Amino acid sequence: MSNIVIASQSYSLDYLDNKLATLDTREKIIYLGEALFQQFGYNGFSYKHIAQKLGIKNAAIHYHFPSKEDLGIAIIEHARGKLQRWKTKTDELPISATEKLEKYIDGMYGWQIDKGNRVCLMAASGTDFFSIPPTMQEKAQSLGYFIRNMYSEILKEGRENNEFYFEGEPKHQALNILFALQGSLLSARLHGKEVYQIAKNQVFLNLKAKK
Amino acid sequence: MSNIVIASQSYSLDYLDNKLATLDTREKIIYLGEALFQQFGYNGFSYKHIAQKLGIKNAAIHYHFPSKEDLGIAIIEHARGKLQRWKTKTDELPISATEKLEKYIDGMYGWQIDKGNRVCLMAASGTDFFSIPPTMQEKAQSLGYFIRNMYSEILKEGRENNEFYFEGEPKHQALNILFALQGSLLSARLHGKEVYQIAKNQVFLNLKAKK
DNA sequence: GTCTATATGTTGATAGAC
DNA sequence: GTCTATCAACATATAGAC
Repeated sequence: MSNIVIASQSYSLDYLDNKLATLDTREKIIYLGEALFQQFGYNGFSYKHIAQKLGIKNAAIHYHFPSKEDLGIAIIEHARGKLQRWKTKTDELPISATEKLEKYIDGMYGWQIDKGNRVCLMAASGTDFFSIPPTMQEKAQSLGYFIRNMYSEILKEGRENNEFYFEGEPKHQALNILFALQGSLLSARLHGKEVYQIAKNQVFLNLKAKK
Repeated sequence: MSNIVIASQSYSLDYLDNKLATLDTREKIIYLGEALFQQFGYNGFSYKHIAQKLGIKNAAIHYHFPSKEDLGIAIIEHARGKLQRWKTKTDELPISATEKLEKYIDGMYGWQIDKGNRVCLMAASGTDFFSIPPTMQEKAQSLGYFIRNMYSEILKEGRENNEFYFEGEPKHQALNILFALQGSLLSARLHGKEVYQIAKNQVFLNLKAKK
């Protein structure tokens, strides 16, 4: 499947091909749409890009998703479902809070770095918040609250365990950590992938007891 | 000057009017362009929006900035110049590292929150990185390095003074802090302005000695 | 479910008059 | 320096044939 061109620059999305091959058209559109949303923003990709990559026509996409808003909602809902299922599975593992936090971070942020410098959907939605329809805004807010709770819980658990040391409320430290990771994905585009590792490392350093 | 409409929603940019009134056309375009870039992203605003707000025609903007790329570069260069002058002035003040860090943060991030939930230019450039021309990418990278150094220095100074306590290198902690603040501006759109205050507060808590 | 064809609006951009 | 007029390219979207 061919490269796509955005802002006069050509991008290979070959890393998606293996997964795409296993999906039906509707799922393909969501999966690819999610990648494009995270890489180029909601205003940065079009039905034409999806059509080219999938080797179908514009109209076929409109059959599955009459408007771009429908697709946008489907993308966020799909991401949320995936995250929820993944969280449930991860929470069943018999591991420490520290290990679980690292799993959360690697699974939600580290992966994005490896694949084409994506930004997480919550950050992408924040960036484009004023350019997306209100229905999408609500879905994004709700996804955001889910993620915030996820990190609040693990920080609370870890502090009660004496694994983590930090001042302030767990839900506030959770925001601090989430924001740092989101910001690192943005900056990884300007300054390279290392900044993600630095940010992640610093998150854990800041959770350690100080001498 | 009238509202502008983006994604079927109407936004008042009245808060810019006082400042705009003091500028000539070329400066007006840059100043308004900067605001639009930070609020709607590079793909999210057009010459039409600028023309409407300023009460001039599309072609007048092209006279000053033949291509959107020219405007984009001017916006980032202007922001950089403003930041550099502001930093020089701020650094002359006889204040502690803690106070200076707070001045940096309020001046660079707090202000954006009050005005229309803007995102800082570095974050906006990160988000749109793959949709902006290479010339703009370079300007954005350079601005990013300037900001990173700015925060590295103050953290280094503060730790040597025994005002700040943190693990790891100052330049790494600087990234962590910058990312947290940038991320908070994104999330402030989804979840309200309070998250900025929370993030800022948590930054200072994490710099305190732990009992 | 996918196609061709087409409608309608917007975008960045230019030519030439004033 | 700003205007009118106009452009080609692209966007989202629909009608109707296969």
